[in-house]
Amino acid sequence: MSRWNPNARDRLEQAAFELYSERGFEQTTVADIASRAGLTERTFFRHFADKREVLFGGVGALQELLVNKVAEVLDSLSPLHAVANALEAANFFVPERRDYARARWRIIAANAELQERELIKFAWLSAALAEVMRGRGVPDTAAALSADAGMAVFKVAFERWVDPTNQQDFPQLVQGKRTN
Amino acid sequence: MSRWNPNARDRLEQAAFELYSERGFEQTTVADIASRAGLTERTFFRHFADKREVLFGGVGALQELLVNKVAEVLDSLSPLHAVANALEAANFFVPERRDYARARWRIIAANAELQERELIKFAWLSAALAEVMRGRGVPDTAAALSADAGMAVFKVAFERWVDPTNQQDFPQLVQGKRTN
DNA sequence: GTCTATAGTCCGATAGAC
DNA sequence: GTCTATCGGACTATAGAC
Repeated sequence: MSRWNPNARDRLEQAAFELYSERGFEQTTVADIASRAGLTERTFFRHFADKREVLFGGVGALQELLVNKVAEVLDSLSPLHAVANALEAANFFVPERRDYARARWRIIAANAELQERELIKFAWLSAALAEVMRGRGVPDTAAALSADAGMAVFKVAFERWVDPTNQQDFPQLVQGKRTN
Repeated sequence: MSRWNPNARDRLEQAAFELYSERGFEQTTVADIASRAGLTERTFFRHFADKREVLFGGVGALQELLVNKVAEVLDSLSPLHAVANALEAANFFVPERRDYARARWRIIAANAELQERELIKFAWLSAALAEVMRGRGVPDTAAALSADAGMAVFKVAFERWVDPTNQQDFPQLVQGKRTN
């Protein structure tokens, strides 16, 4: 029996997600989040650098997946195809996560500050992809442009994937397949 | 003779730019800026939505230039070439602005919050380019991807253009020409 | 032009785990 | 004893409200 309930970080994450969904990001204070998680403001900031960061824990995992996958297939594919292949193979945007992804998407779409954070996370992800390609001999410009092009495709595919009317899975959307 | 010195906005902009250059963005308070411009904090926030925005006035002008140019050449060129052509023809990144652009670049490169703002400005610019292309019959996906690809090329070209060792002009860099 | 809420930082205290 | 996670309170700056 410990003094604190376990998983403070997870509780904060969930409380924040719920509150951002219920009343929006701006209408939620850090004190609200901490209070719902049974903690204090101070503890929130020990776990997350700021009020936005609590929504972006998953991007790091996605980045790791994509970087590894690109490294794996780069020898046999062109830079651009390696990135496309990584997006198709990453098994991150699976049906079970679609509801969560959509809810998160709505929170972010409703707030410019959150969009800014999303954009810089993807800029870092792009930089990480370019970096791994450069490390394997792809010239600077080709690496940067392939990574950015991959991110552009990703954005289009992701928006379609979370669309309520969508019936296709994420890899199909990356390939640009159409049902109609 | 008016009651206030004129050009409050310009003076704030210049004071902010100087202070951000001298001691960095974080180390500068809005009070510092207002004081150097001979104004009050309140006046700063009447002219700029936040402390970052004072650095991004020029992006709107660039956006207008590019959107008009794309609209102009879209009938005779593919979406991707129309964007590339607009970047080359825009006459925005001229030699006279290089020192200013470089100083501004350094300020932004030193601070993550400013990078976030820069990224969202370019995301909006990309959206505006996609929008004008869609309005002229380019399909959604092609419009979005061409605009994003154009922005990716822009970023590479711009970084090279502000590089102290660079000797090429901006249109050449967009075309990917090399001197060595 | 003043007044206030909130974000985010800093320092120190405390209570348990080991 | 050390280490780690939490809490409390004071503090500054941004930004918005009145």
